Amino acid sequence: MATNIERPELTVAVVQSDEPADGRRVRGDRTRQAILARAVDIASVEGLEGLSLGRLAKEADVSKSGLFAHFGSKLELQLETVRAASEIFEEHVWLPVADADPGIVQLAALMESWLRYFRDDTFSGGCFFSNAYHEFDSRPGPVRDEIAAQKRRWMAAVVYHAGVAARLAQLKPGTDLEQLAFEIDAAGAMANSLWQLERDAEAFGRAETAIRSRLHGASTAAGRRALAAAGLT
Amino acid sequence: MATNIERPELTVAVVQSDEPADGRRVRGDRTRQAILARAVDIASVEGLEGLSLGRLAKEADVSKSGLFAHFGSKLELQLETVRAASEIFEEHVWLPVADADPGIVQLAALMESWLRYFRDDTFSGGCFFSNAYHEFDSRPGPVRDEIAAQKRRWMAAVVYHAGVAARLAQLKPGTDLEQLAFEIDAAGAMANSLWQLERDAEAFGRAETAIRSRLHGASTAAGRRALAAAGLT
DNA sequence: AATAAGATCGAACGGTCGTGCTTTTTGTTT
DNA sequence: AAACAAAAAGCACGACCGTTCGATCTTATT
Repeated sequence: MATNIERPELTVAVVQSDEPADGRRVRGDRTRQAILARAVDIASVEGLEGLSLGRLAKEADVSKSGLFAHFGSKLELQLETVRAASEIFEEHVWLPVADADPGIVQLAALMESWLRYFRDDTFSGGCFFSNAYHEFDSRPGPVRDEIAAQKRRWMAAVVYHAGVAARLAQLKPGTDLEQLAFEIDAAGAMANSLWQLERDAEAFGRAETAIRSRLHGASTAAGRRALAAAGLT
Repeated sequence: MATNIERPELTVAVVQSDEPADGRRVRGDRTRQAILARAVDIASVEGLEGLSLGRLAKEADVSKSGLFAHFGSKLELQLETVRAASEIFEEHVWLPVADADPGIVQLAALMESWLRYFRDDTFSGGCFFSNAYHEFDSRPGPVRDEIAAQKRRWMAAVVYHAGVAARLAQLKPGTDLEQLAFEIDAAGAMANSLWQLERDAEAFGRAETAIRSRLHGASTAAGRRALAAAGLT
């Protein structure tokens, strides 16, 4: 796999201003948003397959058929739910660090933001995507494709920030960016698992330790200075 | 969390010789085993909640009611399925390294065995437990408890082997065993995720690199010598 | 050969599933 | 106020869900 050096794009800003133009078509969109908000939350607990139209309709205070009319099929509802979850993810993980100092500082800030998003229980059933990855990892189809694409986007973004850091000489020459991304991503994901399964808050400390340790190990003096200046240990 | 230094016990050897004594009660047990074998496989794809009695009955070539009689409730079927999966896990991951040189060598061998178990697609839907952790991490109840217990047993075992290595002076004094276990476990779990979602075989290489790197970083000269002597890089 | 116990089955229960079709309500535009 | 399209509701469908029950078949013990 070649190192991805494209700048990752946020979709949230675009999607948020989706079609509210000239005041038309607002009623339907509002209920649709409300439905999807509940859908994401339910699916984070019950899974995308366990998300049922009947229950969703009840919790969103609409009739089952009215709800159904919005999406046309359960598959489409699932896809829309994944997209809605992506927006929430970007809003909570990406946006807070969008203005951080590019390079290793932004990378470290992103990981911290990610851990905070876990700890804050942004979705009531834990990270929507951690669950979805495992639910659909052996269920071919559009939903799986969408989820896999989301994971690729995430990994690519981590690698991108590492790449910026490398270009800024904040990382030792020859650093394997994909390997670095793999390891810090693994630590974060494991923290989420332990937090969700055991409510083990220590897991976040372990993840932070692991991530810092990887970043410091791969950093140049300039990189370490940048981290220190930003207050990131 | 205090460092667990208890020796982990394998249940597989015990359970395998479960009740075949004196030739009684064999017919029911055989079909029961066959049912559970299918159940584990289906659940690894569809999840424990997605595992339905109707489908399982069809695939196991028994009537739905006949199947049901074996377990009395879906909950009980799920619990038995988790236990059956535990046996398979122990058989494929633990047993192959049961005779390895205690300490860091056995620890490294265990991780390799674990990665091999992933790569071999032991269950058709990927690692049963990776899926189950995330499916039940926000569904309180006996199934979740059983699954969480299984995860604790695994982590405790990894820590145990690290503890043996520490006592043998194969690890640097002051090494945080839990932290070490956290990091190498995270790498393995991430490899499984990427393998399952993207069929990315490189992920295993990344996990091996990460694990070796952690073990070497924490090893004493004696530890590194033991690893080298065992051919584990 | 008779009996008892356990294993398996067939049919059915009340519910819920996802999905259509038809009707009513709602909001906007004339 | 009337007309109109969009949005939501009502209702029904076939399929499958987990579960129950009584009958049948298999096996081991008398």
